[in-house]
Amino acid sequence: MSIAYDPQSIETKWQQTWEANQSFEVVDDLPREQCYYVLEMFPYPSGKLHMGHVRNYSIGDAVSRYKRMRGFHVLHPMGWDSFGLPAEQAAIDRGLHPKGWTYDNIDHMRGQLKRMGFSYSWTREFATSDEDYSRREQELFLDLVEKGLVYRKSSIVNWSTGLNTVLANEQVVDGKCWRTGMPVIQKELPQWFLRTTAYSEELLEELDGLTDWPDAVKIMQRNWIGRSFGAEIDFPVDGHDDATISVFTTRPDTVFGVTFMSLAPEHALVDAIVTDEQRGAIEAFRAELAEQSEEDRTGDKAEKKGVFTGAYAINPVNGDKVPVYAANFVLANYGTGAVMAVPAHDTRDFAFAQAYNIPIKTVICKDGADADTALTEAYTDVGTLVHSGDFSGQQSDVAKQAIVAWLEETEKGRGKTTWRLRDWGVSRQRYWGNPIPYVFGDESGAVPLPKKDVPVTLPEDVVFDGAGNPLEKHPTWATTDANGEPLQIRCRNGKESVRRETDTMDTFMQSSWYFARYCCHNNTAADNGCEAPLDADRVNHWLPVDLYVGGIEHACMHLLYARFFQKSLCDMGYSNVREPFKRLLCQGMVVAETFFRTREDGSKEWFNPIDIDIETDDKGKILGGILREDGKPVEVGRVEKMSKSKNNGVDPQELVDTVGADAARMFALFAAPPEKDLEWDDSGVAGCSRFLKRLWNLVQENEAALACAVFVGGVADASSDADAAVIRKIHATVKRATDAMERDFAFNTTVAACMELCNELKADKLSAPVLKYGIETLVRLLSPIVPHVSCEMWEVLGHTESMENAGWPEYDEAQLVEDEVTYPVQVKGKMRGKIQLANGLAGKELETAALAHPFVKELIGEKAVRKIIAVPGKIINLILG
RNA sequence: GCCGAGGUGGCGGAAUUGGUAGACGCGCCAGACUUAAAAUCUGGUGAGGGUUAUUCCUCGUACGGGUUCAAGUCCCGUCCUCGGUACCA
Repeated sequence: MSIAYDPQSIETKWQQTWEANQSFEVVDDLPREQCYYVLEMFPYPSGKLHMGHVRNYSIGDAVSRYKRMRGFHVLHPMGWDSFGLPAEQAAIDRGLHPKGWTYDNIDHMRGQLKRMGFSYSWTREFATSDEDYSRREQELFLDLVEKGLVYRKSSIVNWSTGLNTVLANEQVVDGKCWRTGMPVIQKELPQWFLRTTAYSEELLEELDGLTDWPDAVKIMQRNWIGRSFGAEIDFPVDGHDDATISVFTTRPDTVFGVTFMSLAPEHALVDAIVTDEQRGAIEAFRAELAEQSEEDRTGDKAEKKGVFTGAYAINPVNGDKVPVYAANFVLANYGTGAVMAVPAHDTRDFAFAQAYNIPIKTVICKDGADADTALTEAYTDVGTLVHSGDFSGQQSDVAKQAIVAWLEETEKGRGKTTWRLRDWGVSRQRYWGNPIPYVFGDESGAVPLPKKDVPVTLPEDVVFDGAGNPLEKHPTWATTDANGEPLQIRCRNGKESVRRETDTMDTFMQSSWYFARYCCHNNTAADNGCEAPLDADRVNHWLPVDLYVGGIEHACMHLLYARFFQKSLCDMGYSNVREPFKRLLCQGMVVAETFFRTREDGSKEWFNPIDIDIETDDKGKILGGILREDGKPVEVGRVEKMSKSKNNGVDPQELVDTVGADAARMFALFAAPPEKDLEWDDSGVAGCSRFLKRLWNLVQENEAALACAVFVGGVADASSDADAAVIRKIHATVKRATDAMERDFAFNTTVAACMELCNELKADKLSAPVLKYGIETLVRLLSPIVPHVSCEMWEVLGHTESMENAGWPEYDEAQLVEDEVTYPVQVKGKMRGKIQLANGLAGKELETAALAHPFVKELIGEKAVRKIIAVPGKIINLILG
């Protein structure tokens, strides 16, 4: 009797089984070579699981389950990156408390993850807003203080004049506050920084060792760190004996071509050298810039503007007297805050010089070009130096070294390595984050709390009106201790009243060490007598993470912060593994079609794809959409990342309710290779569901025959040509699936290969053992992708051992070889037909066999064979005379 | 602007090292089953053309050049889309 495929009951059954058996828990004391750590970037608990999560976690889960079938003890944890801006937004918009909102979301999303059947070690789950995690992170912060990796300095923030609060970059729209539309100004605030730059060299050098990372990510990080070799050159200011403008340049070879200087308008020297006539203009310029965000000032659309200071600098290499400008594109906090301008050989300087009528002096010439022809654009390539004193005639790349050496000899400058990487500003003026464990006293200044006094916990009674920092506005929190007593510390004269730091930490802090905490999530006195953020033994046992899966959007920031943090953890004695992620897989976004109508006021109303009927022509090309509700047309927009604003999200919950988790997981892996964007398509999911149903029915309809069929040694013997062909196909499919898991993660082709094999498994054409061999192989290959239905079929096929213990199928390379090979035959690169030749031929033998083939003879006819290209196993190409 | 990635049928994609372009799936078309529809099953499906017999020819991997016996794949240039750009995570 065959049973219909019912994903709901099958999936519930196996999820309960896994939960009851604690199937995915793992202990910490097994030999490392038998262990494997798979991690997916943990989610921000925004409310509901979205397709991006489903995709991310389907990839990680497939690898986890595969590794388990290979006999590995897999650590596969999950948790919540639960501090962050949206929780406070929910508080402001809907009056919900960030904590309640966050933990409700976590409960809901945990249920959704379980319903997807992901094989997590749930006992290790934590949220970063848990008091325990906050406390450990504050302890680590204090360790960082101890190591000298924390400091405080003033830094510029986006300040909303409407809300009296700091805005995130994404909250600044067109230079205005997104909520109030009021201007956003650049304001200086004292902030906490971590010394990431202390590790610049190591962060850069060790990228070379990360051989299992995508090159694109390594290149982006290399550029982000941005080491450049150049020179610092000192330009005296004419008439100011005490003033020297130091510039950094990567092009010391162009120093003879300097025709002006640019200072950051905020540069301290500007005040010292500005002439009285120009002072007013400079002040006006500064005021104008203060109104702008950094993006407006230096972004792509920003006009390059400058104001003459009235002062002149002396070029130390040739005595040229050049004007000094204050310019908007020079940043005070980058480099020396001053640049030497060589318009002839720098695009930006060229544009500036043209706009302000500044001379352009060519000092590098393309070989053979005339040195005195006026340039129409900057020449930025290498070439021969001209008008450059003793260095004229040298090649620019050689002259660079020579000029640096000469500058050092004559004490006019020095060679220098600079970095683009900046220190990490971790201060946030927000409530829903981890408090920074510092207090301030009038006499003592900033004082770190002793470890015994952490965690600093967040007060619950807070008002969220969107204005200011809720912690700063709290009447007592900053000034009282846990018992409500005034907060005091010891100081030189006894005791001093102090005020807590009201800044909280950047949420990138939490995601910089969670992967280590999973290794020892319960590291407490009760657990192992160890009261510390991390247990080095277990951290060293599990790290580095063998496979880390997440979005490419984290290439520079999260992945760099985490690498930095891991190095500092090592230097604080918590680990000896300096790189946290051995292998990295970056998956693309999940995108979907958008549908909209334009309202009278020009704004757009977006409709969810689920409410739209698509109209197509007879080839299937999309003509338009109809809103089901009113039967009227809507416009078809672009394919975009699923988002609330475009209303093009597909809720995984609905999929699970209709086609089941297995089909949803399968589609997430089948529709695109992991690293590419994935276009969501409900009928594509239906196709996956159909495939599962077909396979399920194949098992059901042949249950009796399969029960009697026997094959030994894991391989069935062929009793017909059809059998032999299927056996070959089985080996090819196993090879492809194995390659995907071990090498390129091309799960989309794994699924395709499994579909192909399934199409070949015809019960009426194959012997029962070969049919069974095919089905069982298929079930095992698919089980990491569609675990529920695979487990169920495995059981129906009569197996009593669990799917996880069934092992991964093996393949035999020898079984893939066929007796004859199909060779395409080309004439001068054009396809003319195919011939069959014996396998194993090469060189002259292959050529002779090909030329002797009747089809080839016919092709040649009366013509002479001028050349024959015969590549074994690939192609025959004839050049005829 | 800068850094990174991508562009292949109506659609998602495949093509492992330069060697048969379009596997697999969706959609669409036709047929079977059905009173009918859905579901399911079978077959077809890049464009254009010639034969209308299964076959044959031309074109075709964003655009323009180049290298090669051979280019989706390598090189040079252009256009477009996406990610990041340090307070979204």
